[in-house]
Amino acid sequence: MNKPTESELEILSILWEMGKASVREIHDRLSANKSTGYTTTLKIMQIMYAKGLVIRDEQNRSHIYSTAISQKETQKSLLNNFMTTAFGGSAKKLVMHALGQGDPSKEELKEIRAFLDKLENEK
Amino acid sequence: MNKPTESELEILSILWEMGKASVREIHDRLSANKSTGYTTTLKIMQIMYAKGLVIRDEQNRSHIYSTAISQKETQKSLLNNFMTTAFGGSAKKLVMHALGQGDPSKEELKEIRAFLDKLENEK
DNA sequence: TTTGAAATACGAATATCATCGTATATCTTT
DNA sequence: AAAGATATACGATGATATTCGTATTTCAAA
Repeated sequence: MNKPTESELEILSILWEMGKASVREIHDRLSANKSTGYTTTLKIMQIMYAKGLVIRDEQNRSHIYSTAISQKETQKSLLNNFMTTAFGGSAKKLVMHALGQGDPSKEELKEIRAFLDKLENEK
Repeated sequence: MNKPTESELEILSILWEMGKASVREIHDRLSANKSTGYTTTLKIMQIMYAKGLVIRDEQNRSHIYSTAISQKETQKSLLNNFMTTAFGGSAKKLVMHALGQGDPSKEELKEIRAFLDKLENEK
């Protein structure tokens, strides 16, 4: 899979959440957190379009973008790469670090435990 | 913290494992997996030295390198960044993806469960 | 219809990384 | 001592990412 850059991933995340959006909408969301010019956002989205990371509806003057790749598949691919390069491929190490840091709620811990049970049964 | 690049991380990983090593040794390890020139490895390590990611002993002609940053702290920082950009900061999501993909052994699942217990008790 | 706002397209500057060739120094072997 | 092997230093190149300015088009309001 084509690995998105960090800037691209920021935009993809917003698109996954919103479903579809114009450059203006994306830019407004982005610039809430970081200072960046409108044409910068536009340019990145044009590049993403050229790469096939997003599709767009050109019916109206303001183009409407949506993602061309699934969030799940992308996260899977990114995670695989990350787990390999940063944690030598050890899921256990990564998971324990993440749990120790990410401060999950009791609810979430319960869900994770349920997931563990399921995994263990399959072994 | 200064975020290492992927190439730098590869070298850091080897150094964390070996403790200390010459450029030649690192290069031999690296080139087992991927095709790269000796001076490329050298150059990256020189840049890492300039950045303060590694230290080196220049006593002998062949310099001996070791890491200047802890594996734990680095992984923590990388993970934080990754969790934020790729999983919107959700430890739960990341953990469940990782468990689903990383194919942990029964032993490892047990350890994770023990860690979960500990976390839950602290809540 | 004219003017101004808002959108896209596109080129260019800048930064970062990775890669490698070459120059130079140092050690070893003959 | 000479020749060859092995190190480091360093500049240059190419690839990729990011950023932004400007030109052009399109729509809407005066």
